[in-house]
Amino acid sequence: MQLSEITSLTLSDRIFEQLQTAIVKGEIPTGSKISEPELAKAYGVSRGTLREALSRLEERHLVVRSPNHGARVITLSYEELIDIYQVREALGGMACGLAAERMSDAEIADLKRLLDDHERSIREDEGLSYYQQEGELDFHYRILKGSRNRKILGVLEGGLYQLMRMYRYQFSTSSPRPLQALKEHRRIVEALEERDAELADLLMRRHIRSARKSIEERHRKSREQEE
Amino acid sequence: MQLSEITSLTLSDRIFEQLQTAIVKGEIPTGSKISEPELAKAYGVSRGTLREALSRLEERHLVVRSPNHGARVITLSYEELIDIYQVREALGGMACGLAAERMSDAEIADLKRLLDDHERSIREDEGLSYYQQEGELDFHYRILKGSRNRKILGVLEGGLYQLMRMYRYQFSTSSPRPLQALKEHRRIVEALEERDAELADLLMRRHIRSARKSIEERHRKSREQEE
DNA sequence: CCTGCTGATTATGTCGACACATTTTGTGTA
DNA sequence: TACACAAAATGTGTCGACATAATCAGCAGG
Repeated sequence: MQLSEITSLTLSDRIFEQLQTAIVKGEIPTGSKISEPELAKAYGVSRGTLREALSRLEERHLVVRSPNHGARVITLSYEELIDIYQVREALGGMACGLAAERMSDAEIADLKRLLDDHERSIREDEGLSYYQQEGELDFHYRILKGSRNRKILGVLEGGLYQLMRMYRYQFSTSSPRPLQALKEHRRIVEALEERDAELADLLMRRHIRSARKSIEERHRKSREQEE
Repeated sequence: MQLSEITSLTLSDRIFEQLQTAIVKGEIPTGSKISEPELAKAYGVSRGTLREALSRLEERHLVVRSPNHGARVITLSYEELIDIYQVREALGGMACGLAAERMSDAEIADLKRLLDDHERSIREDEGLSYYQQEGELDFHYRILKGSRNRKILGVLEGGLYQLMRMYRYQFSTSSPRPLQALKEHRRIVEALEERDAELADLLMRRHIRSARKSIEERHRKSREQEE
């Protein structure tokens, strides 16, 4: 009958979420070995419950498990981050093109207001606040929802976005170009308003690509400094 | 020291795989409720082991679980299939563009030979064989690997491809245009040989898009017949 | 005949325990 | 001192059992 939208989460669900945020925030360090008895005691649950959560974490590629050797938190690599940005470029572009055809006028207007908030936040905090970073994700998230394609959102939410957050926490690899990004966001919204799917696709791809390029640039420089 | 590449799978892993293929092949029908004690007895494992597998299946969106109500196999919908093809279009195109820059000459030559096999298979079996369908997947799979982007492959393997296989088994919605598809494959390989990333991207997107269009066409017709 | 309550049955969520594999510790020998 | 081997300790894989929530059957009342 599905009356209650109050989804009473199961204990294993909560452990899964707690572990996920703990890993993403780096509270459980990358590459560290996970001891099941230890973690189970720390979270006050049985090993069975914990193992169920670990299985899901493994499926999300946040932990790696090898039989009889136990589980480890994944280790991040620069190459993987670039890979993720390429996936975002492809899917974000596709979603944005669809959104241009499918978003309601009200949703687009909301998006515009969101950008106004961002602009204010950037001016006040000089664009360094954590809020601004999550705001960037919020912008993309709304467009993904606007695409009306559940799979795109599902793919990005099912692992990829958590990984990006993880990189941000660990390497503070946030976009160092908030004003430029804002300008690009505004152009994207313009394309949405004009219902220009092709342009929206192109602008979104370019937007994500330049974010990636800026990361590549930074990485190149830090490599040079090392030598 | 990780000597053995002989990954001795854990029992839960095998149950997971068995269940996955059983669901994909329709041996466990879509939408059916899953009784944990029943399934556990059928596969000869304990409920804990089975639940671990179910958790992973849930993470792959092959089963849906609601707390205290149990698990159900997902139900397929036409809209979802279209969504999946859009994801494939975006990611397949991106992968193909990358593959044009990154595949080795040997890999491309192999790909060409694969197409020769396909052509022979089509002529012999009149393009209706099951092998041919899996061959189509093989073609795409190789290009995904050729992109050297693990994430793209991971996203498609982690749920989407199983879903597509599922649709094929259930609705036998295979491409009814094998010769046309082969021609498109050949053009894609040509673009790879010429290391033309832009063209390879474009051709792959168009290839997947026309596969989607042909499904949409068929769906439209069958809807008309119903009325 | 249908609706609503109550008890019985089944299923799910969670836990503790055992068997086996792995890692670590400790000891003796070259 | 370094190495090899054995034994203890720890950890993982798997199972069975209990408590609670959901489902079903049967019965009373409208």
